[in-house]
Amino acid sequence: MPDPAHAPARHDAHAPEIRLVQSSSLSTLVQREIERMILAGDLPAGAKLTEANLAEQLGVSRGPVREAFRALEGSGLVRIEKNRGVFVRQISVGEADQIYELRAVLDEFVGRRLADTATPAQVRELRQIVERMEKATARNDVDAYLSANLDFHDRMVELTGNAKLLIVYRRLVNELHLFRRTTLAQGGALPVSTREHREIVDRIAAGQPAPAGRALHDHVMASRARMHKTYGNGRAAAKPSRRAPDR
Amino acid sequence: MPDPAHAPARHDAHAPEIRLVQSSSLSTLVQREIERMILAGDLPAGAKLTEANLAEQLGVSRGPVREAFRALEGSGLVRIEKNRGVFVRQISVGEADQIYELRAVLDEFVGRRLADTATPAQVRELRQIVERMEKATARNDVDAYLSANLDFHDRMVELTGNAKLLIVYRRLVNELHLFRRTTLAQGGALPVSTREHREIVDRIAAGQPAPAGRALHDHVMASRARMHKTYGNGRAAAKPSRRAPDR
DNA sequence: ACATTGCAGATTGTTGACAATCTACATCGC
DNA sequence: GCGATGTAGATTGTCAACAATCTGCAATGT
Repeated sequence: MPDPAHAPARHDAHAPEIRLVQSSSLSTLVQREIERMILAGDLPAGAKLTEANLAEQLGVSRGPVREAFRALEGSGLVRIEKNRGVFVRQISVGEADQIYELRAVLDEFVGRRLADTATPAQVRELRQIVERMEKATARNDVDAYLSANLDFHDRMVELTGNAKLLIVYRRLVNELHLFRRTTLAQGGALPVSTREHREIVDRIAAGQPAPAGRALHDHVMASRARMHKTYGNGRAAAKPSRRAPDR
Repeated sequence: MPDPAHAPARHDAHAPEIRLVQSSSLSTLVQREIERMILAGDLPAGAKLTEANLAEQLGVSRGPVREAFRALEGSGLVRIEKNRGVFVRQISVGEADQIYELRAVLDEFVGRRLADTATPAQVRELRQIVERMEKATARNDVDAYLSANLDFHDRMVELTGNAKLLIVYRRLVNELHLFRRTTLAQGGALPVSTREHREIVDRIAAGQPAPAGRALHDHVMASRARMHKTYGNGRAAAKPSRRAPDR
């Protein structure tokens, strides 16, 4: 057994690199990079991803790129058509509607749970994020606002302690990103949305599960309504579930 | 445009094959086959999947198998360790607990929604599945019961018309399959569970959203409780969310 | 006897080449 | 001029070979 007193600092210093090399195959790296490009908007929705191009651009062979494509298809970011290529997925209004519906259900649970379990320190942390939102709103800095908004919801889900929920939630949020660049930016809805966030934290801090859940549910549904107001015919798309699906 | 009167029958007869060849690359086929083997229990949880073995066994090269692995990792059925191999995932009690919690939330939504939207024909269909369960219970045919149980819940989610919810739900159910062969089989809980199913359908048929949702929620939580009773220390695993997760 | 080191076999990661398929354009016939 | 047909280029699907890494066992030294 090596003496830990001899060179512990070096060991600890290099541990992250070791972990990095151990965990990341080229496929994983490529996957993350493409994911970043898609979510950042570098690769617009519907764009075609050509294996050879990406491979050359990233300095790897086609194999890892293909594997990354398979993984990305699983997370819903790309669509693969055999012998035709892979494309950045396009989310229709109807699909976005379904995702919002799902998010509302999950977020309601998050609110109820946090109202029961959140510690004062956690509430304080959430309030700080809301303050970031308020400052961004005052400056009319949409990017900063969106970033804080993402952090707020992601952090809340994280605080529930349900790792599986976090995975599912993030996937949904990612897919929602594919919907034409954030419906929120339009319409000056920032002040309204910010107020909703503050109320959510208040309910959680007060330890009121049902109101906290309701506030979060309604908050998501308000985003959904904004989307329907901005695009498309609200009614038809808002209730696609009325049609009985076949087996 | 070709005249559809000339050879429509042949065209229609071969259309499925054409679709099959068009949609399915080897990767997809391999993926589905491995998924089937895992869910059927041919590949036990924790088993190591060797690329070369599977490739030879399925008569393909290693490439498609590797791609299938990436996709399967995304759906949570396998775990990939770099330079070590891929393994059928093992679900811990804690993880199963989180999945049950999530399922309860989703199923509650399903119940509420169906109580609002289900047509008489759909209710009839659900009742038929419940009858299958009752017959299986009478014969003490566990396999038939589990199959009907799966159909029941899957069909209900399908009837909500939310395709995204269906995808998420199926993924969760699949992962739950990885948990040591179905906790339900033990303990003679079949009659209890069957009664719960009948009540769920009754609430839906009566158009009572809140009770229907509650019945489904409690039904899932009862399964979760059975799991905790069968395995492990109920308390510690039942409330993993009390511990504040770090960022 | 025990731990450490080195080696051989097996397995995974990556690459480049070949075959099959698709897309777009040019050519041909009407 | 317009549509159909054929062909060339590009792109994807699959495969087999090479390099890197890991695992288990044997040899070695203390």
